[in-house]
Amino acid sequence: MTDLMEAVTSLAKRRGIAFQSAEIYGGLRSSWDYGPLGVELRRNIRNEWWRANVQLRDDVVGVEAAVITSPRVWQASGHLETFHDPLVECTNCHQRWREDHLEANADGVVLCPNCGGAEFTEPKQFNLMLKTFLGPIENDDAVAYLRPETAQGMFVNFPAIQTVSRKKLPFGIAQIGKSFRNEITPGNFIFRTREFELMEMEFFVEPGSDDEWLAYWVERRLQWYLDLGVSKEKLRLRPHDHDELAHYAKAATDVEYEFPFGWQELEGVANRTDFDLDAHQTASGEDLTYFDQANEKRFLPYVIEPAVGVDRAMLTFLLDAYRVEEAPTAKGDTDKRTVLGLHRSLAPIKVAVLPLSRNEKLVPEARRVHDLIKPDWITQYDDAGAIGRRYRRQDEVGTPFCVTVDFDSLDDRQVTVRERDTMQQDRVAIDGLVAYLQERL
RNA sequence: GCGGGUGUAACUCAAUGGCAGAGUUCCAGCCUUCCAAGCUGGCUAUGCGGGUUCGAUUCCCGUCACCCGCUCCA
Repeated sequence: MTDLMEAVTSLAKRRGIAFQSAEIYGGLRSSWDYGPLGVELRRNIRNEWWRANVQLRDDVVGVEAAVITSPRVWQASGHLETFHDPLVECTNCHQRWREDHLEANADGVVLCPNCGGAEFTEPKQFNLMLKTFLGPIENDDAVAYLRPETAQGMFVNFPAIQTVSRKKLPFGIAQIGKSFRNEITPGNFIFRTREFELMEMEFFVEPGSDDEWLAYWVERRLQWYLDLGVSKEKLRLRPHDHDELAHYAKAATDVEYEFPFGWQELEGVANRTDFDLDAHQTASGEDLTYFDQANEKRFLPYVIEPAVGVDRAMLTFLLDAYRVEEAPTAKGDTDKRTVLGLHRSLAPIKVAVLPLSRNEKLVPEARRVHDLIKPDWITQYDDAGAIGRRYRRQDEVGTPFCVTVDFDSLDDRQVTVRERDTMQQDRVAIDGLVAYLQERL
């Protein structure tokens, strides 16, 4: 079970997908750096999300708001007030509890649910926001916060974006960007980190149509994972109970994935109502209403928000794609083949070009073929070691196609294209190679 | 933050109070090799800091990181 986690983290380190940050100094907790292949994978994830949610839609536009946001925004949004967990520790058994989850008994005394002790430490407020100071002087006036979600940048810009984009309700604003939460317990590789990248959309709708739109986006977002090849049986939807809703939400449904460490939230789709717009309108004194020209009415829209972390999505795609299978060898027996069965649009390297052997005639020809396809995809040239080994190397990082230049290629101007999952080979004219790959990628 | 476990090469693991070893990987060379494990050669490690000791990777303390639980919600 956790073997899969180990296999994937080990692969990620070995092949340059993700490294522990500052490893030469012993690492920094919950901090990961993404290597050459990780960068490509992440960009592909972002691109697919943007493509599905912005590019292919007429009703969603993008924004990139600042990470360092005015403290007044967080005051108004409720994050300064509510976005923390008051924790107390039982002085007897040292178990920690959320103060607001402890219940008093009939005598009005709060007892430790673990050992029955009545002594607790003073509650510690763990505000989940990362604080910093702007300017040269570190005093209260200089405090600013790193955003714990990208959403507020879309709320406070709502009227401006609505006007300049000339969109009418319902429409959405999408954003991809880093967010920061001082999580008490980060962990599980890149599943929960203090710095993470969110892909969020605020979809503004007329009040009354919000339940429908919530259902719509839940379905769309689930479909996105299915379209990108995530196993259907490892995905499920889980509507939130009322007592577990975030301070801003009226309803929410999670898209959950069955990680090796259990079913966990992959994406949250929330009905944030007009909570945020209303809060900002009150706090700022600005008019944030939407004017419905057709019906000549003015109101604060409700908001449906699908939000997912790039990192969490990345972990999901990696875990779901990882497989070890039996593969035939040249000798006729079988061996283990590690494959990252990533969807083609997610694969970090799309095509690898391999000369059959490192030969003085084959190498330049293979270089020419590589130059031919390089402008269209992220590719890799490799001539080190046996051809079978190089195929395996590419399988392990999910490269969908390998193009092999052999001795016949020099005469017949054709190359062999080998597909990752089936390991089947096609003989393709070099002249038609780009078209052949385009059709399949 | 608390309790338990772990820390040796890029990866997976050995070993030892007295020179730190293997497999895989990686690199270079050879080979008209289409699906790992051919031949030759090569690089790389005891997380960090302190203590005990003639000598510590090994024992002790601290620290940092990772894993499991409490916690959490992208």
